[in-house]
Amino acid sequence: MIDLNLIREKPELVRQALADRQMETSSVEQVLQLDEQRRSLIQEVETLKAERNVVSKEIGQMRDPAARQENIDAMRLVGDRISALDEDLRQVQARLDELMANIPNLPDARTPLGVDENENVVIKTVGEIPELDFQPKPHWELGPELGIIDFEQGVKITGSRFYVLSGAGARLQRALIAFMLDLHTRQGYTEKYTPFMVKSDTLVAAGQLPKFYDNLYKDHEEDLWMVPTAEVPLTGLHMDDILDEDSLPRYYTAYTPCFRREKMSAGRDVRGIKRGHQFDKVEMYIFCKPEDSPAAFEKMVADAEQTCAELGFTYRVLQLCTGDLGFGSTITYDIEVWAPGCGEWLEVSSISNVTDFQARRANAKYRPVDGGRARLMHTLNGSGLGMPRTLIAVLENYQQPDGSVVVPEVLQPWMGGTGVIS
RNA sequence: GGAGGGAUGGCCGAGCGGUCUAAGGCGGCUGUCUUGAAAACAGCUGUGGGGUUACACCCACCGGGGGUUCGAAUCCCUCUCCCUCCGCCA
Repeated sequence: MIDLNLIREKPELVRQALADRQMETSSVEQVLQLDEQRRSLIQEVETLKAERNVVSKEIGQMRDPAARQENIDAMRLVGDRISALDEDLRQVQARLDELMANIPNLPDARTPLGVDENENVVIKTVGEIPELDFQPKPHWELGPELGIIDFEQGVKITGSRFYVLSGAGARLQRALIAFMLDLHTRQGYTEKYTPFMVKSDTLVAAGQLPKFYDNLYKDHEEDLWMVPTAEVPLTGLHMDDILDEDSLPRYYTAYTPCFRREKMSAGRDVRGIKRGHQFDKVEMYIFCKPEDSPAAFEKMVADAEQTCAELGFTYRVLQLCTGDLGFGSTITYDIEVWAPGCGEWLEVSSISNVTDFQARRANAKYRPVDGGRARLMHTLNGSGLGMPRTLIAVLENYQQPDGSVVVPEVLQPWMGGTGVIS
């Protein structure tokens, strides 16, 4: 959520941001109108409440029964009026909240203008697209041939787009998770193990509800939702907190599965493990002071890049344009790794500075050392990295002409001597 | 799942229809005193909203939500969480 005062004071700025994101701008006018209505209602109802408070206090001390009754009758009418106004106010507030919940964050000045993902900008490419002297196989061939990915069993027990990892395949994914958590720990992040289910308040705080209701899995009887990303529980860690300034920044990393109920288009990404309703991810997350978030963003990008580099991947860094930018983000870099088997760049990470957008919703603040008012923190999130695609990249990049896979050096400590999958 | 007990300001803890404008204590901040510190004494102390150039001032908040009442921390309903015991269980 953005600051309502910003819309009040600089509506043209917000209108421009919406236009840059290829969105309707009419909500700005509606917000302004509702806000005015809201404030006029507040003034009216609070004047009445002040009156009732004063008179009620007097009633308590009155001795004359007639005068007392007269005041009670008068206040009963005032009370009825207050109830009616409170109800009006509730409705106006609800409409305002809904509008505000659907206004995205303002893009950073460095985010390039663009209509859609075709106008994202490649910042840099690291490594070369390898020239192989044999025909590389896609992972959906490699995996079953090596007996480490079983698509039939996934479909059998759960359904379309689910798979089972087996033996060295399962172990390889576990190795990747452990490697990433250990690397991020060295980079200064504190590892967190969080619940994989959260209550709706947490999803609201993280900005997933109400907007992404359709993409979430939910318990039918209780207020428990499967996390769509570790970003959700990590944001929730400090909702309604006021942290000490000198305890910032806080760097967190967490492994969680991610559950997403998105509608998959039938013909797209159907092969392999690239896209599914369940996937694993190691996430990085930072809470920091507003003035520190640009530097924190650079750090997080560098940390994700290092993860790719240590795995020996050829990767490129893209900057998302305004038309492709996520709802809460001001600036986002995606990292894509080259997968020679399927012959495409795979998005394995997305790093965003959401400034105070999530913090405002989550009510996540810090107390300055000078003891002044609590201020909203800034938050940043980034994948480090997304699992199935990283697994794809390992299999496809490290495959040998004979169909075996040589596991990268950095992962071997977790592979139990299995340096080669064959 | 069953029975009982709880939830009050940064923390402890009183209050159980009307000066609650939430006692008292601890902690914190400021000041007086002091060469300095401690002690003592005095004052201050949260969040959100409205309002103001800025103040003043006003409203709301005693776990969440709803209700009764002229008036609710206090009474009623409901939910959540914590504690004790029983049952079940990896």
